[in-house]
Amino acid sequence: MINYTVSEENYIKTIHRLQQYGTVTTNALAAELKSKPASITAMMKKLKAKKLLNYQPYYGFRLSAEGNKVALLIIRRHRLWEYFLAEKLQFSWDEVHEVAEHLEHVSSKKLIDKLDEFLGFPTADPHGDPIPDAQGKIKNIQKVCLTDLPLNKPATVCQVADQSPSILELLNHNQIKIGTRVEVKRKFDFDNSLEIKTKQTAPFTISEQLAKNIFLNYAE
Amino acid sequence: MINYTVSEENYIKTIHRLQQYGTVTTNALAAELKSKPASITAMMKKLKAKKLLNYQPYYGFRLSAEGNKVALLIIRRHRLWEYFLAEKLQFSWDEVHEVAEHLEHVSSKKLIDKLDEFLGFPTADPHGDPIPDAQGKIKNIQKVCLTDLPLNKPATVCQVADQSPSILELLNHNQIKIGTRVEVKRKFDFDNSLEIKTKQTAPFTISEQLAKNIFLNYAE
DNA sequence: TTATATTTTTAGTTTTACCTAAATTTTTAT
DNA sequence: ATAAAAATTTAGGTAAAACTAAAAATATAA
Repeated sequence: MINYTVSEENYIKTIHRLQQYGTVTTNALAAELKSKPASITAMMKKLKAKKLLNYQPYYGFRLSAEGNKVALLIIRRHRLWEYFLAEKLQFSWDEVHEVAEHLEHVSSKKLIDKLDEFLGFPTADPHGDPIPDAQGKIKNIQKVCLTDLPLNKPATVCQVADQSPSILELLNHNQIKIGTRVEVKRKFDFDNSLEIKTKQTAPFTISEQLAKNIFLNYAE
Repeated sequence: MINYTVSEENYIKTIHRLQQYGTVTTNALAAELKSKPASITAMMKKLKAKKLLNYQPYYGFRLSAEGNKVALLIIRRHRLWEYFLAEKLQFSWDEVHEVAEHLEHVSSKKLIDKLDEFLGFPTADPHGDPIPDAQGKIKNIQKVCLTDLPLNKPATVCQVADQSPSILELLNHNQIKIGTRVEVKRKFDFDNSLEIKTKQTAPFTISEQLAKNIFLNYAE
């Protein structure tokens, strides 16, 4: 893969994120990148010339197939570094992003693939977002109930069905909230209770009734 | 500390290296940075304005006290990343430099101090060069005989006193050469033989006679 | 010591990535 | 349908960091 400037990479990454909600407009990109519309137009011409972007003046833009490939490799670098910072250097989840913003632009393929191996090929970053593999492929993210989560496969809490004060009290007591990474360590047939573990806690047991109300994003 | 551009950091680092042999000249710096003399003069004006450099037009340059402090922190980042690449990601010693050249410009202090801790506060990089601490202090490097090296303190082979074919045969057999990192694991009083270990080998024993001929750079 | 060679600096360009202000195109609202 | 508003692009400018070519200062050698 060709190398791109830090600036180009930041544009590609941001377009990739915004285009999930439709075509991206000049103003939207300018706001997101804290830049000015005129600067956006200039860069769009450059990215179009490099075949990374489909774009007609006065209409929105979308990344080309090649542009998407580049975006996914940048996202891969970003999320692997986030995982490294949280898992190995004990950064808290809200500190990892800013540092990863800089590390992601170091573009040695060998570095990233070795880092991936060193980290044990993680499938999601500390925020629960999926990490693309070396080919830029992202595993399917599916929403599963905690009762259906395979053993020893970490997943991220994304929804709680029942919102009553009593369940929230219990979740709070167990330090479980939206975004928490959870792993099921054991299943007990007697009452279908589950032994689970989060990063902050030692393993503990929860009832089937509670587990039925917790849904998670799980990277297949 | 203020942040500097990648270009400024590369100049500072290179001046720091060259000034060990006296004042640095425009041509020497241009050759080292694969740049042109006119470009050097322009950057020297900038670094002087930022109080990092002492410099009179038409005479050589030296870093100011502040400039040296900055240089040592850049070197610290570079060497910690080299250590990380070799030790954790299994890069060979000749591959680490190029990647570290890029990683060294990510200037989060917290990142570097946490990395240092994660690596166990190493005192030398894979080439045996000393790693400055968080204050920019470098431990004294002293040349010691392998017989005098403290237990479990890695050091780098820098000299072999006897150069006869027979000793070289033995060193070759044990995969020891200039630049090899060696650690003494045990000392046996009976015959003063030493159990040592290198990165490539399991622990093995060598005679006092051989040890007496091996000298190492040891970071106190 | 004076002429020549070397080194260094100045002057003027280029490229990248940003900016402001003005012009143009598209959208929206009466 | 057309005027006003909003969005986008063009035109022209700035700063950083490189370059070439020419001028100036220093070093060296006859």
